[in-house]
Amino acid sequence: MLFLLKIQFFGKHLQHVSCYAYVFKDIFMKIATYNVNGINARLPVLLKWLEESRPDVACLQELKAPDEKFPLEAITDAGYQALWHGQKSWNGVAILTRGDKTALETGRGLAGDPEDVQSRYLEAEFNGITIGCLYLPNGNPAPGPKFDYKLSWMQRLEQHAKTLISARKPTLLCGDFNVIPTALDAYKAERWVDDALFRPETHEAFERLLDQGWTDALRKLNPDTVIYTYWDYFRQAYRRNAGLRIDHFLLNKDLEKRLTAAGVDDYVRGWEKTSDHAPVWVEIQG
DNA sequence: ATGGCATTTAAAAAATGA
Repeated sequence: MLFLLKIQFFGKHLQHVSCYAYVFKDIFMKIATYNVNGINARLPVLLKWLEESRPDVACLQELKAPDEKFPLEAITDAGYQALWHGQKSWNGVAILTRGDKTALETGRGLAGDPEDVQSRYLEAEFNGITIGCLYLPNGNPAPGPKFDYKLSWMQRLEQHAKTLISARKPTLLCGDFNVIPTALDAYKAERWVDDALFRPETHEAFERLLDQGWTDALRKLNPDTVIYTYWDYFRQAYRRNAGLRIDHFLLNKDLEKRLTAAGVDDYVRGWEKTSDHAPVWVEIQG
């Protein structure tokens, strides 16, 4: 961002001389995504992470709470505003934004299936960026009706993502995609070949989405690194670093150019009463 | 290859997750 800076000098005869200089001041926006696995069970962990990581935007998944049980007061006290789309017992997504500026909700749910009652998509515009927060269906066991639902949900996402691309605005999709993109993204990938997170149909759908013009932000900045965002609760998976990379940031070309950093707050996975996912974030310039 | 754990709902045990 460009600023005009006024500099004043005071000469020896007390007349002052002003000069002006244009300076570039970099403004960064930190956007995070975090599958909390129950927002009320996870509230202390969520608040501690917000305080330490201080994202400007936090997209949350798996609230596992109906709208009326969203802990708005605690979120507000932490300095965040919130949009949320809850559901009893399962699913549920939210977008938190820090400070006084209010995000504009631009979408709730995906078109294409009037029967679908699962709360898995919420979209908002904040600071000139369109942010889609999603919780893509797991799809196991595969094959089966749950896998069919996953694939049809991905098809509906693909349709919506296409309209987002054609809007030509700075846009990102983030959340728990329940997709392991490549063998590099799973501890012992050979165990996942028949799983809904890794099956060819899932990969094909994910590739079709990327081919629209989306960039996997973490992989773009770290082409060869093993990065995980999820470790299951069993067999000390986190301590053994036996994880998966399934939480993603997809950036359109406009935002890809402005991507300056990305990471996983994996230390949060080591906390008491924590989610099986860790928060993931990107930093966007300007 | 399997079972291991955690949450919600609701009142014991089932469903879900990845």
